[in-house]
Amino acid sequence: MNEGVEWAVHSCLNLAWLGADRAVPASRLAAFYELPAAYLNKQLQALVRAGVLGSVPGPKGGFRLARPISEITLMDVVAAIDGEDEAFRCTEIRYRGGSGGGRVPDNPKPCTVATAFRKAEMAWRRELAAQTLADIMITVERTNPGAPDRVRRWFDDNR
Amino acid sequence: MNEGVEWAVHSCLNLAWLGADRAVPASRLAAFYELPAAYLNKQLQALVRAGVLGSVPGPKGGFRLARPISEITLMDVVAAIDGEDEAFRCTEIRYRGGSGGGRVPDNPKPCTVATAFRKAEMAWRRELAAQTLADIMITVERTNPGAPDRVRRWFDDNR
DNA sequence: GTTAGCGTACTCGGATACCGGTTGTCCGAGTGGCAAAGG
DNA sequence: CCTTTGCCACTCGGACAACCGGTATCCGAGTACGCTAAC
Repeated sequence: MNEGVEWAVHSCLNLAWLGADRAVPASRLAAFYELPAAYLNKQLQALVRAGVLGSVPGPKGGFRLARPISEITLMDVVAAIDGEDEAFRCTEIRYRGGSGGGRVPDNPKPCTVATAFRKAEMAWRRELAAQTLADIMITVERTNPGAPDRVRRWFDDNR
Repeated sequence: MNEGVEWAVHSCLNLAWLGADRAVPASRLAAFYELPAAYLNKQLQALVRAGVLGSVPGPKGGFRLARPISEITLMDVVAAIDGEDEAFRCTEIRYRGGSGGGRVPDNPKPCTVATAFRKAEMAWRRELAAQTLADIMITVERTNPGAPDRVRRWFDDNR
């Protein structure tokens, strides 16, 4: 999986703690974790294209959440950055070579192997779609109560 | 996911239909699907290292199933070829930069983000581990009854 | 006719190149804010 | 003092390079079979 997914999730959480109306430039979000700013910017652009974030150009600009944090799932973030296509892609080798004689039958049945992998991947997607960033926020605030304030203070000091 | 996983699963099914005691060289398995023989050989080697297949050197040699097909899961094949490590790897960026001051606390709590992704990945692995190659074989034999005989005939003719 | 020895052909196994994609960087278009000048 | 105007600094956005892992290939070690030749 793309490494940018991790950065994106953490950055979205920070944006949530800083308030949904406040635009934060990519350079600040990157500095908070010592990440390459230009590359994080690239990932955030993908989130904008997916409708997860909104962007404001110019001075005092930056990125902000495009919708409530409770309506953003991990699946949304993964799909935006890592792409929509599934991990196992069936190339239909069963119709190549000696097996099918290189000819696809008239009413092709779905590939059983692909179906088996699809079932597993659907379970993965379902779990990702079931967890919102709000869920993660709540868990963090319970296990590490000081974190949100520390984030706010850092971004206020380095405004 | 590695493309060799697809090749490996189909090849294991063919080995099962040809009989567990018959060793088939990689070149024959590859020719059946018009795959690059040397590269498929590499994947089969990984299955041997994982204990899924056994190999016989020399003439009349080749690969064979190392254990009953009902005891080989999709998870085994994926782990052998694609590796054991999980897709989302947490790099602990929460301890870098402004957040934790670059210092890891004494009793570090598990990263909530990583836990969330791990939960989804565990669901994926569970589904893969729940499906054996025997299950897939049975489904294929029901939806495409002629396939096993066609496989046996082709491999017998091109022995 | 039998048997020991040798050569050959075939297999796996690992070491070695090649290439597409993720990772990383850079510069241009656009915009808001500030300062200075004029009324 | 207030308004207008021009400049500047800062932002996103997409185009451009670099590195790495998957993809693909090749050659060497080892073994079983078959042929030959000697007994």
